Amino acid sequence: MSETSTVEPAHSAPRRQARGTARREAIIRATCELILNDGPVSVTHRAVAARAEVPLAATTYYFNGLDDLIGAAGERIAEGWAEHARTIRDKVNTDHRGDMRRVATYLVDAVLPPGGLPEIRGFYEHLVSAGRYETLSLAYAKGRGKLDAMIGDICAALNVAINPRLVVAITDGAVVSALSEGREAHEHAVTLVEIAVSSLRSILED
Amino acid sequence: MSETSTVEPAHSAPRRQARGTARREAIIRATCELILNDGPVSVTHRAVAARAEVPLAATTYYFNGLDDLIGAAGERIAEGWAEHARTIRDKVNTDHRGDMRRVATYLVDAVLPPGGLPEIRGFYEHLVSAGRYETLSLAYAKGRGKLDAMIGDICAALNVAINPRLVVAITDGAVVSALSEGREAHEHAVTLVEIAVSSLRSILED
DNA sequence: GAGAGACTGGTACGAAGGTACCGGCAAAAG
DNA sequence: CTTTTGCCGGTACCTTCGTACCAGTCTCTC
Repeated sequence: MSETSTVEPAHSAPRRQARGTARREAIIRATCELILNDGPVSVTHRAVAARAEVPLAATTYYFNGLDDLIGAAGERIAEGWAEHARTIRDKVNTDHRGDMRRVATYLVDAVLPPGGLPEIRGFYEHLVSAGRYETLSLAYAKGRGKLDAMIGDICAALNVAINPRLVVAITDGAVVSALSEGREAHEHAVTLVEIAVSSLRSILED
Repeated sequence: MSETSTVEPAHSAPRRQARGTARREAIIRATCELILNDGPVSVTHRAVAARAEVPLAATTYYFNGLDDLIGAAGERIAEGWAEHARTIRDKVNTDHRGDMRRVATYLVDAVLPPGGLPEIRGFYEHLVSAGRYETLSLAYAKGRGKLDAMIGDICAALNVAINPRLVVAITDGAVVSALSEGREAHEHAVTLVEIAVSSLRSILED
């Protein structure tokens, strides 16, 4: 009833949860993979079940419909954002401070999910579709807060004074352009971020 | 065979095209409306036919499947971009040159489709999905060229030296963020563009 | 003014998907 | 060991969709 997301066993004490938890986890993971590989449209009970190697009914047993499932996958994805950005932050070499192309690459790498075109396309399709799911937008708003903070850290390390939200916006926008025009997304994003960062840099250095 | 898009009558001389052309037009228009209102997922033969007030079979008679139909609608949408930006350009009041908020609003208005959240969301869903349709990305690449030129004009009129592609990227990115986090898209885009424009402005004025 | 060929539109079919159902079974409780 | 409790998983139902079909209609052309 008030249980927003999962169909937990009605009783509170764990009884035979080990396998159930693993399954739930496998289903979420499979959903994330599907979203990133083939886009949100490809998320169907059957496809998820097949990928997670669980019977069809398991998807309806653990989640209240597709929306619930997509919401759970979205939370998982959003949690990964800051984590991914952190690994980039920890890799930042401050010797690169002067190399604007390198700086832009750090920033874009922190924002974009790892992987090739299919992952990026699926990711953005999902991102945009979040506007249709209340649960998703809440999860993403939370994830974005942490991501922005991490981007801020990277900017500070690289001695670049630019609004983190602006960095993310430029990257996102570049990807949207690239996807809609069939360009290479990562490359295009780096180019635009470099333009922006270089312009701002010249202010700061004066 | 080599006919890429339409199922034109096989002969070249027009015979009884009047109504047929009108129907074809109505179908494309209905498809555009559906995309903008409910997203690309909602584009089905039946939905299009109902909206265009033509029988179901008309959609398959005039178009070779859904991809063809979506491609045609995409071209129509892309054509509208530059046209819309031109109307904004013609409205630009150069007295506003100093007001960065106003400048940002001009630019965002030129990039964003008119209409509220549903239109913007549908538009961006469609934009991102273009990566999956060859026809679409070609049409959009062409449309973007004209749009960028128009944005360049507006920047010149407003005395702002910023890369048009950067303006579009920031706007697009802001919309993606807004959609994924449930924020107000237009407002958010204006804010970010204003930040960018203000920063660059200070360079130029020195 | 007939014939041919383009258009019309109602209908049907196979595929795919969301969801519900229900007999079976394994683990926990006694 | 037995019972109970809740998970498991195969299957079926209903809807929606893409697409094809085809008899009928209308308008050019000759």
